[in-house]
Amino acid sequence: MNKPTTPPPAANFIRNIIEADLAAGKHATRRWGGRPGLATVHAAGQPDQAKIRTRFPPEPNGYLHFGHAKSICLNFGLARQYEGRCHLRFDDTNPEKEEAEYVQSIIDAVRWLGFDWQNETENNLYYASDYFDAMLACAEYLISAGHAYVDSQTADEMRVKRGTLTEPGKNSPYRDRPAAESMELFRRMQAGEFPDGAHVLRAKVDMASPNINMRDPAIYRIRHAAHHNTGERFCVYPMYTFAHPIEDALENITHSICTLEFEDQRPFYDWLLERLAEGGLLLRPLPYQYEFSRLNLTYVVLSKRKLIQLVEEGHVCGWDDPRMPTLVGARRRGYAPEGFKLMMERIGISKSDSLIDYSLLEDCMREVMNDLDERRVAVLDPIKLIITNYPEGKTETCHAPNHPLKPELGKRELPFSRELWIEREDFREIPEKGYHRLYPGGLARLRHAYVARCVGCEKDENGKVTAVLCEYLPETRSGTPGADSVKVKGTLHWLSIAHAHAAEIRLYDRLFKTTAPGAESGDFLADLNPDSCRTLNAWLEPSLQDARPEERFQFERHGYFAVDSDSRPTAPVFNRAVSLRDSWGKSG
RNA sequence: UGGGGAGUCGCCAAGUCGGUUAAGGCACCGGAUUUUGAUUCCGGCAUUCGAAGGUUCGAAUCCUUCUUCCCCAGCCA
Repeated sequence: MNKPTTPPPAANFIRNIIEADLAAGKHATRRWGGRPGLATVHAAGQPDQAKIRTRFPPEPNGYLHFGHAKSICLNFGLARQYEGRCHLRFDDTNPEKEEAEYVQSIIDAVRWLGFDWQNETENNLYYASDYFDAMLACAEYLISAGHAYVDSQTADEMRVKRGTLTEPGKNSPYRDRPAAESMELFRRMQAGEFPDGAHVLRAKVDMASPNINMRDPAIYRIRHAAHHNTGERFCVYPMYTFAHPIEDALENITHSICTLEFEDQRPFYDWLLERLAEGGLLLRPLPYQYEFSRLNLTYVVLSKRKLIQLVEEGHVCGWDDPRMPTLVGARRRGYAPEGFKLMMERIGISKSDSLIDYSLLEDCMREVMNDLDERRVAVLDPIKLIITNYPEGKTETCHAPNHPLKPELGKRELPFSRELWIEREDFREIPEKGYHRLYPGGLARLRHAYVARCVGCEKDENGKVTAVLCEYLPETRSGTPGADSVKVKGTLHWLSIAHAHAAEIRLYDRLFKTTAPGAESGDFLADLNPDSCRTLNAWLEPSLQDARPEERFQFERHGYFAVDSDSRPTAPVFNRAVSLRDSWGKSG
């Protein structure tokens, strides 16, 4: 009845690597100093209780989106599966792009997805900026060992000398400057004696390398800017290529998992860590980087630039617009975190570029919500149904299970009376083939109540149907012996007009009308779907009166709906997260 | 044209130190159950692994050539 037990995680190349590493005891000798640190910290610590350590390292410069969810589920999921830990680390090495406001939203998003970075002994929430002192020590070691030098060329000069994809680069005239001179300059850079761009610290690797990332990459730049965490304390900041491997090493990360575009960075990652280990700054075994392909979804854009544009140009109402592929948007829309986890497990992890049908996400949402959500009744496109043989003024109480698959969740009361709201779609004056709802002469069940026979309808002067007329069959009341005495094919939901309350319902469609927005025209905005949001005035059952924001229900025969943050007790607002599957062609 | 990756069913994806009929999921198509045209259930669904050669008793798995797609020339991450 309930969800089958979750199948064992599917094999993927990262799990294979981890299992092989575990079997070989590759990381078994690691010591953990109780906090991130250089060799001395961990050497003084205990054997690491965590079998593996992974990390999710967002830069706090924007809101997390569905693509991040893949990485979060992967990294935290792996740690959970293999008795390890996953660190949440803010990769905040660029003071000009990062803001504290994003930090909290990222924390909220990861928690919302159901992951945690702390236990009794550890709280693995870190900031790369807390490692700046250690990074400076690493940089100075590199200078003293002849592995780095201060370059005084301009950015333009450096670019020219870097060569091209097919031509090797040329050495900087400063490349052989004595270590002592580089050290002095680097110290003065730190002391704030130079303006932005005057000098840069570079790793000394190989200007002729076919891998451009190895052509003496810049590892420290001067940036006189306030940092959200360290304030004015520093005016030199490490580059990603230098900082990231060190962050991993300081945190004792065993498997550093990132997306494919960083593959070319791996040689430098290894080069750097190897040198720092040689210098005694880091303990072995060192972390290793592995890359997987990022998430691509049809009908969606996931690039930060485009998401920003959607918000700033007002194409959506904000980062948490329910149509946005951001985690705050998903949350507001009513998507379930469990649905994301199911989706990520379902699509797997590999190195091949993929494009996932958006409907896969929707299916995952339906699957978890079907199990999770209580049922309620809402009439979205109402038309009046009059039960002509039912006494005026009479009301009786019907009982509807909160979850048909989970009787333990109990029932709620639905008042029944002579005048009801039903869906306009549930009546046809002239039924098409296969239609088994109400039409003159036809029978259908009013769910949880009675079977009704349609006897006609009322129309206004334009011929528009204003009310459907029925007679109910008293002996067919649900739960009584006669309930099944009359067999019908159609079952309708309904609401007593006198007892229903009004609500605003927002129905969402895809934000873009093409599977790959912008692919044809070059302008993704040209592919925006003008009808991606539709607002309805609907009727809800009484028990929905005190639903709170973020509460979610299945509106029977419609889909899954969540209370929007705009909702007020006097003016409720519901978002449709996703519709029910419909093999018959229901509209809307 | 340099380097790094990837091409297995409509969409994902196992499988790769060669070995009986190429996992699984989603979608799809049948059929059963159903007071949500939902859910659930049962059945079907790649003689074929980007292409062509080659090695072998035997290849998606090894070799050769070709081909398509993705990433890289920030003092961004």
